[in-house]
Amino acid sequence: MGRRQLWDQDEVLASAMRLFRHRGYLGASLRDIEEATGLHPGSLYRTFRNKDGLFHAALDAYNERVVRHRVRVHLLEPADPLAGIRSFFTSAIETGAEPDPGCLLTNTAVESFTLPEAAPGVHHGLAAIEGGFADALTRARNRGDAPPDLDIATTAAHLLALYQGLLVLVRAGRPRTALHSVTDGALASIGTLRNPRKQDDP
Amino acid sequence: MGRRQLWDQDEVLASAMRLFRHRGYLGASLRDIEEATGLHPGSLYRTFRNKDGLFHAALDAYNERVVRHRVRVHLLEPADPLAGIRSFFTSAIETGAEPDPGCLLTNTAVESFTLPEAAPGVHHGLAAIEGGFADALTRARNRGDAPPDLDIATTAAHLLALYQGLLVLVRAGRPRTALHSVTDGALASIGTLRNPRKQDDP
DNA sequence: TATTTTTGTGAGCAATCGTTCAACTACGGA
DNA sequence: TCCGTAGTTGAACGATTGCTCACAAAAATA
Repeated sequence: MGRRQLWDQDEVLASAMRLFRHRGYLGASLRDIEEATGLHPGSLYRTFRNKDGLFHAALDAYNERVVRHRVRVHLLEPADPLAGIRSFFTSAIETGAEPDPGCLLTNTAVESFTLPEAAPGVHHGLAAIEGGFADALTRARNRGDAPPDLDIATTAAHLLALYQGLLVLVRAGRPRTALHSVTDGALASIGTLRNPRKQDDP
Repeated sequence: MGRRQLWDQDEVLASAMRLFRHRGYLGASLRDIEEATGLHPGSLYRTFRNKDGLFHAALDAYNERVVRHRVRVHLLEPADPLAGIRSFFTSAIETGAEPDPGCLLTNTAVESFTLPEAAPGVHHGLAAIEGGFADALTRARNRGDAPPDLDIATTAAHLLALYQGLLVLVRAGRPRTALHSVTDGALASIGTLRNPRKQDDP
C-alpha cells in the first residue's frame, strides 16, 4: 500500500459541485477550487487528471446524488403524484437561505459549446428527470387523477422543458410569485396532451 | 473634428453579439473579440470602455434588434396569433445551417452570478417576450381562438418559461422531434389557465 | 529498522487573460 | 500649410490561468 488518502472524495465532490453550480465551469478557477475543496493542485491532478476530469466527476455526482434524490423524493415516492410534481417545481424556486445554486444540468447545457464532452452527462440527468415525470404521470393516470388517454411521453418532455425554463427564470431573478404561477400552469397543463387514438371532437 | 471612424458600430456589435451568443461572456476572450470584430484593443477600449461595456452594448443590441424583431414578426404582426406563437417556438428550434447560436438572454441569466450587472438587460428582454405573448394571447382571445376567461398574464409567463426551457434543451442537443412536441404542448396548454372569475365546474 | 509505495505540499512554469499607452495616421479649420 | 483633434495600431504590461514536478510525509512490506 502506502500513505492513506487524507480527504473524503464525496466531500470534495460536494464542494466542487457547489462551486460549479454557482460559478459555472469557466467561472470557477483552480484557485477557487483549491479553496472550496481544501485540496492542493497535486492531489487534485493525481485523482482527477485535470479540471475537466473534476468537472465530469462533479457532474456525475450531481446526477447521482442531487438529481436522483430529487426525482425519487418528489416524483417516484409520493402517494399523490401530482402533488409530487408540484413540490418538484416549488422546491426549485424556494432555495432556502443561500441564493439559488443553479442546476448543473441547465448551466452545463448553456455552456455546452465550451464543454462539448459534457453532453452525455447532461443527457443522462435530463433523461432521469423526464423519466421521473413519466412515472409520476403514469401513476396519476392509473389513479384517475389524469385523463386515461394522456400522452405521457410528450407531457413528460413538456414538463422537462418547463422545469428547465423555470430554472432559467429563477437565475434571472424573476419575482417568486411569477415563478409560482408558472408552477400552477405546469399542473394545469397536464391533461391537455391526449393520445390521438380515438378522435372524439375534431 | 479629426479622423473618421473606419468601422461600422452596428456591424461590430453584430459580430460581438454572435460571439457572445456562442461562447458566453467568460468564454469569449478579447483575442476572440478582436478576431470576430476586426477591431484592435485600442479602438475597442476607446469606444466601449472595457469588455463589460462591449457586452452590455451587445446585450442591448440583442434586445433591440433580435428580440424585438422576433417578437414583432411572430407575436405582434401575424393575423393568426396562435400560428404566430407556434412559429415563434419552431423558429428557435430550426436555426438553419449554422449550429444554434443560443439566446443571449438565456445564457446571460445562467451566467448571472459572474455578471450581476447584466440583470436589467436580461429583465428587459424577457419582459419584451412576455409582453409579445400577452399581446398575441389577447388577440387570440378577441378572435375567439382562446377561451374568453383566459388568464393572459399567467399564460404569458407560462409560455416564457416554456420558451426558455426549450432553448436550454436545444443547447443540450435534444432531438428536434422531441422539441417540436414541446411546441405542440405549448399550444395545447393555452386555454388551460382560466381566470377564476366564475367557477363553472369545481 | 530499512525499503518501497502512495499521497500531500506548494513553489513555480508557460500561456493566456483583460487592459494600457505611446507612436502613428487621417481629417477639419486656421 | 500647419496645427489641433479624433481614431488606429499593436507591442507590451501585470495578473491570473490551468497545470507540473521535485520533495516531504506517512503507511505497508521486508
